[in-house]
Amino acid sequence: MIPGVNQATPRPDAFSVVLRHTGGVSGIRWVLHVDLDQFIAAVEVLRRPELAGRPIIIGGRGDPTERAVVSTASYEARAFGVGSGMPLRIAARKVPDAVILPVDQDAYLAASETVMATLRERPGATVQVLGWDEAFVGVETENPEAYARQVHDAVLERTGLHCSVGIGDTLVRAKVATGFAKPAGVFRLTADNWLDVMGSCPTRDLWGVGSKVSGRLAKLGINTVAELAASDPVGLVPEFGPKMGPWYVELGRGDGTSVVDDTPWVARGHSRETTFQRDLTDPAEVEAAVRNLTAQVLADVLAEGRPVVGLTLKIRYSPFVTTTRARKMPATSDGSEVLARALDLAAEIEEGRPIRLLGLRAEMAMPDDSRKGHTPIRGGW
DNA sequence: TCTGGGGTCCTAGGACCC
DNA sequence: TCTGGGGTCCTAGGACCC
Repeated sequence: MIPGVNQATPRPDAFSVVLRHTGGVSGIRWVLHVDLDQFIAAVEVLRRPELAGRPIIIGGRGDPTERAVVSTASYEARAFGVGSGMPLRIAARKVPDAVILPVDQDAYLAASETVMATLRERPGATVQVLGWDEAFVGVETENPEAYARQVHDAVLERTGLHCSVGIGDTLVRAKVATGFAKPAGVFRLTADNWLDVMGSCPTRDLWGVGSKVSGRLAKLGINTVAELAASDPVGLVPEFGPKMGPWYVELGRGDGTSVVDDTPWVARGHSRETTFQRDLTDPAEVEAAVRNLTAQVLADVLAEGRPVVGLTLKIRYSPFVTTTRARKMPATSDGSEVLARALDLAAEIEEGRPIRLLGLRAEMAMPDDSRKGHTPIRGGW
């Protein structure tokens, strides 16, 4: 979806190196997290200035009668309770006079590339891109707030877009700090004020803790960030496993790596997913859809010049349930087996059960599974 | 007849992020 | 109210091997 951009999610392996840069002669090493404000909506306003100040909702093909969800809403629309992930139909009902626009990935990618180029031009900056609209910037400076404001001003001058900047002594603290910086501001979170600021917040506010994990933590009597930070890492192993248990305690403390890694991102795999405007129940329709998706994702994978080593079919039923079917491919596969295997998997779908959405994922072999900063694919995939 | 321990690989499923 | 499409990584459990 976003070529060359790491769709990052915090995970133990990515953060397991605990390093604290203690600084050189010219200053202390800081992590800045730069996050564009209402990025997609702001890009749309740039090319249609007359929309400024109006409630804007971007999602799907811009048609609120179709099955689709909100990608981004402007602050004016958010005031009505509209947010990302909400069905477009519902969002349109909440804001009757909203401007509803289709997603234009090419435009957002182009804006994103200009933003990232601007960040890389900042003196001394190491840039780790996290998505279309955010990046970590590592820098050595005595005045991180001044540097952050220079970043904001440079991005604004070059692109017309505002950003917020979180400052931290770890990646996690910088990322969380940005939430307090919005809009268009700067906020610093370090080991010194982390618990003062975050201690009483629910664990759900942490980057990497969602509704499921916060619920399981609550069952263990852990409701706040301070309680998580004070927990025994080993004590969470029975509930969350040997990696995730200790990792959640580290998150609660805001600890982890301070190293901003600008290693170019290499995709582990590719997938295609599509939403049907009406439920499919006919096996022939399912087969046609599988053939279609397979052709698309295969083209993506083979364009990388690497072999297909795995195939996953995601099936979403109505009411909303997701199941997966997976097959390993020979390491030498050039993709010729993919369609046959995808159809095998599709045949396992219970006939007559309505299918709401359908996705295909193809995994690729890694050229070098010891690449710096990245985790080898598990289980030989 | 009853019964190891350790390791890897694979599948299925889950959780989270942008 | 009814849920996108692109990603990453972890875990449990069974199969299999020595």
